Amino acid sequence: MSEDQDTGATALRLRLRIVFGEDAMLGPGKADLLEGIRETGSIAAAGRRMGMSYKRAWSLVETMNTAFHAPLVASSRGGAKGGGAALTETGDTVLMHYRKLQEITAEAGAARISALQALLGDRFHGK
Amino acid sequence: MSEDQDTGATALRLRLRIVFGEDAMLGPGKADLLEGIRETGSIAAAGRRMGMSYKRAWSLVETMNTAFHAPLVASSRGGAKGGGAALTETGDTVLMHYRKLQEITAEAGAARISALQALLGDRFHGK
DNA sequence: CAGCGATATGTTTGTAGAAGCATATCCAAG
DNA sequence: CTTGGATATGCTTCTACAAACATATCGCTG
Repeated sequence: MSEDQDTGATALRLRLRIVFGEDAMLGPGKADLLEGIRETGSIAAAGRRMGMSYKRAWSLVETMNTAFHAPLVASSRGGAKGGGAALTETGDTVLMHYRKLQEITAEAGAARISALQALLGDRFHGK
Repeated sequence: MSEDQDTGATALRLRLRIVFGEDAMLGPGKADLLEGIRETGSIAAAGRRMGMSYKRAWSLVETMNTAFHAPLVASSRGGAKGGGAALTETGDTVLMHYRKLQEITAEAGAARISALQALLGDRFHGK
């Protein structure tokens, strides 16, 4: 109910993950989390929205913050509304690049993707 | 020896996974396995080479074989050398498309990737 | 200055999936 | 008709990782 992205043409999604180092990487999960933080202004709220615990959301944020040369998320405790979080300029830039990368690769690989789709079993066409 | 993609400029790898359906997908692992089977002529040997149990290798193959409308790997038991496995034409095609997709996306996204790399922490540059 | 709401972390509990072990099956060759 | 090497598959044991639970801290506000 909450995920009908079927554009009518492509049932295959291309999920890309940028790997830098042994266990450091940026994938769809972290990207969505960043976006959630930007929209909700809170790590907790963004996490809830994605159905993950605050702890997990926070640990992802921490990983990202230390992986880049500057934090992607700036957070504050206390205050009027208890606290909050927002994307830094770096965070905004990183997210933007990731989204653009998605667009670009999806477009550049469209031909190959539909070629692969033609080889898929029937249950992946009508689905 | 068989995979020096380091062009001297990009330390970031782009790992792409094609998702079709709830839990069906094709990523780097399965692609490498296919390639291993093609080169060794054996599921077991290909698995060993990647440091995975035969069981795991076989289950990945089974998943792929059922996901597409035709098997990607043809296997035979018994015989002179005990048995063996080889890529079908479909398997060959799928692998080829995946590899090409890697090339294409890497090329198309090169600019974004290096932009992201510039934002990474120091320990990911010298690595 | 007490209370609220969110960040920040440690500790424990649960569980899905991998790893490991064990076997059965197949067929050409010798 | 036994042996050998590889496929095929069930069952049990581990374990890494997520989830859940529990606090501590912070600082504006009323």
